[in-house]
Amino acid sequence: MKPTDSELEILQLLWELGPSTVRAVNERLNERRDVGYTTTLKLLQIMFEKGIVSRKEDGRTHTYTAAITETDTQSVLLQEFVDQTFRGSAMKMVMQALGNHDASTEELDEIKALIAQMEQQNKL
Amino acid sequence: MKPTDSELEILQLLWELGPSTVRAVNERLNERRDVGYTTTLKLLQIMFEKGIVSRKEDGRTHTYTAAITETDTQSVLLQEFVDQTFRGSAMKMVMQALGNHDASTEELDEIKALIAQMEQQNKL
DNA sequence: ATTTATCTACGAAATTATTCGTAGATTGGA
DNA sequence: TCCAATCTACGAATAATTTCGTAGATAAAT
Repeated sequence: MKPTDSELEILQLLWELGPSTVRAVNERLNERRDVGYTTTLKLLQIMFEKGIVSRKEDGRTHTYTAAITETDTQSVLLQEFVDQTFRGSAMKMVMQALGNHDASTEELDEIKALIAQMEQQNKL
Repeated sequence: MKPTDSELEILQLLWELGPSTVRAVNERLNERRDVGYTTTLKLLQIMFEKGIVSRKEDGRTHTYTAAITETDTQSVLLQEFVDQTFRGSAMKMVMQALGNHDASTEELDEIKALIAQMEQQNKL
């Protein structure tokens, strides 16, 4: 259910690229660091066994697709991260994230809109 | 510099309890799951070697203290987490965290205050 | 004073995650 | 056709982390 670091790195690429061959994934990985082809292959096979990705055969090659959504995964990882690192306080994390980050006016407006919406909900 | 999961779990206790003996830490860990005494001891020794904790001798026992602050650690881990999981977008993470979380009116006010403060800064 | 409990140090087993080599099959040229 | 390139499968080496057993020292208890 929870991808490892390497698995997450591959998922990011699959979410970005859409259905991809091992080669395509491996090439993208190699833009950042050296990774052997069979390493990427093995990872994708393991992820397939775990149900994290699906695959279909195109002739002799396989095309892999993420089987879990980016948002769902982020949600799971976020919950765990907040628990581990901020003792469960999402608020503390949000405050710190905002504090560390130079947000633009547009971004701040976006958050304000979300907050206004949540306040609406609180009233009900 | 970046603590492992087990190390972070222990750091959380040290931040909460302040300077503690191996036994004290181990007892707290065992409230959640079974951990052998020497396991906790070994972890603290490793953390000491890494400089993550300091220690002083009280007779034959050692008292351990976190050598890095909670906020600094959260900051480092947060940055990495955002990169790994949200492709570097702190804003996306904040939005998702707020969306998942049932924030109270007080909490929302707190964020609004922080945002107002940041908007002030943006003007300069 | 002798046994029992508790402490540190240390090495190494166990677990988990990552990496890659090799083999065998299949495709695509030369 | 035959050689080279490319693909999957698989086992196992490597690395990183976690766990614990054992030994030796010291303190506490009987």
